[in-house]
Amino acid sequence: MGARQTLKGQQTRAAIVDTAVTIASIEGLEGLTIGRLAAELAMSKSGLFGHFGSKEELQLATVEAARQIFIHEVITPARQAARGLARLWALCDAWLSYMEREVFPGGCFFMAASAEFDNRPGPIRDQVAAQMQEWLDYLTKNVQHAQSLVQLSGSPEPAQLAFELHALVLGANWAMQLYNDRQTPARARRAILARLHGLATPQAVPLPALEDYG
Amino acid sequence: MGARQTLKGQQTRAAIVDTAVTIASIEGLEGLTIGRLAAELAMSKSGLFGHFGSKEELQLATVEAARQIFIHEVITPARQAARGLARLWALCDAWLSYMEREVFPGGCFFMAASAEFDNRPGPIRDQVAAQMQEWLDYLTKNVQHAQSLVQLSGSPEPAQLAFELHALVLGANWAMQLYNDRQTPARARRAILARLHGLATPQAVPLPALEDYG
DNA sequence: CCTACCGATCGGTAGG
DNA sequence: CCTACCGATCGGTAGG
Repeated sequence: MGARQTLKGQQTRAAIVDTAVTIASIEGLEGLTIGRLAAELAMSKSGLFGHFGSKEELQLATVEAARQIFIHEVITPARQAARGLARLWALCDAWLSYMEREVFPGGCFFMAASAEFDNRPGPIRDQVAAQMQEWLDYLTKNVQHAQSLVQLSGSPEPAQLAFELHALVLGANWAMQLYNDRQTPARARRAILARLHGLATPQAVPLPALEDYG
Repeated sequence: MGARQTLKGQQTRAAIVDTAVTIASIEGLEGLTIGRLAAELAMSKSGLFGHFGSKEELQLATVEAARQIFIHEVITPARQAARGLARLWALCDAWLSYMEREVFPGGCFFMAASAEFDNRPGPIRDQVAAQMQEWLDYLTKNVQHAQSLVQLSGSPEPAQLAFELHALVLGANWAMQLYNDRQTPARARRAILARLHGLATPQAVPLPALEDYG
């Protein structure tokens, strides 16, 4: 009976965190209130609260759940592409696709969370910053790989190019959220392809043509 | 006596809005509470409240004050440069400089406000969106001008290039706020100059060299 | 511009 | 997992 209760507890907790991710992507991690979350799940506040012990723990669990979704929706599909330039493009494309598909209804969870917590020191900010740094490092690694395969010119430092690609996707997320402009992802793809085509060597694996995106 | 009271009222209101801008850039426009603002100014809540009539009016006044600061700190200095490519660069440079000088302690006021309100329909979101659109349009106009002066290739649409420059500065603001990395503005300047150098024609007015920020 | 208050909601607790 | 409650704080109001 103990194991069964534990299993049920885990299921309840998973259901809570699942709903929390959706609410937080729209209302923010602070706008995610225990009362609202309990109402959405038709439970009492204190019943829900008991699964976490503090609001901060709930927020941290929510960030971790969002991370798993990001890995599943962006990184895993992009890994199908060969390392180097092809995967670098696949990562940017998958990231934009995840925004287009509205995996989170409020846009990229991590961009919203980082804007919300960049001025609030503490574990949540640290967690969000670490996860975004991981993503930037992964982009950087793929730039390095593309350069070592002589698919890309070595001229911009890997971290510099990773920053630029990251910024262009942030810009797309910003415009999509603020203006609901569905053409924004195509604009970001053109910008990224223009930059990559400008740096690609003759040995480079084929990238989509700029004209494919309008 | 009536005129004098009005003048004093205006001064008080201006002092309130001035403090509100600073708080809002750190805590957000919702985190800006009337109680906290009143405490900061050593006034009563209701005395402060009377100047606006609602929290939303206070927030709108705060956005408008931030706009005036942005115009004064970014657009006015950049207007010293000649129209076209020189001014386009001056706008990006002044925007990054305003971030470096921490004109707002919480980073670019409008980036924070747009991330906070992009999922909250209403007058504040509309106001923030309109002001950012004005800025994008101004960047676009300067791209057009540079193209008509044959300083820049006509190949990317003006709005496309404006989007890219905007995204790179957003990316710099994001990294500066989340990581406190003071080298980020130089990274953004290199990215912007690389893009502009790639599109500049032989007739182009001199731009700073990439190596100046290396 | 103030004091004194309002109903609602927040995160969190006691006790079962 | 619940009911019933806590002190603090929110935006806003009454009355002066």
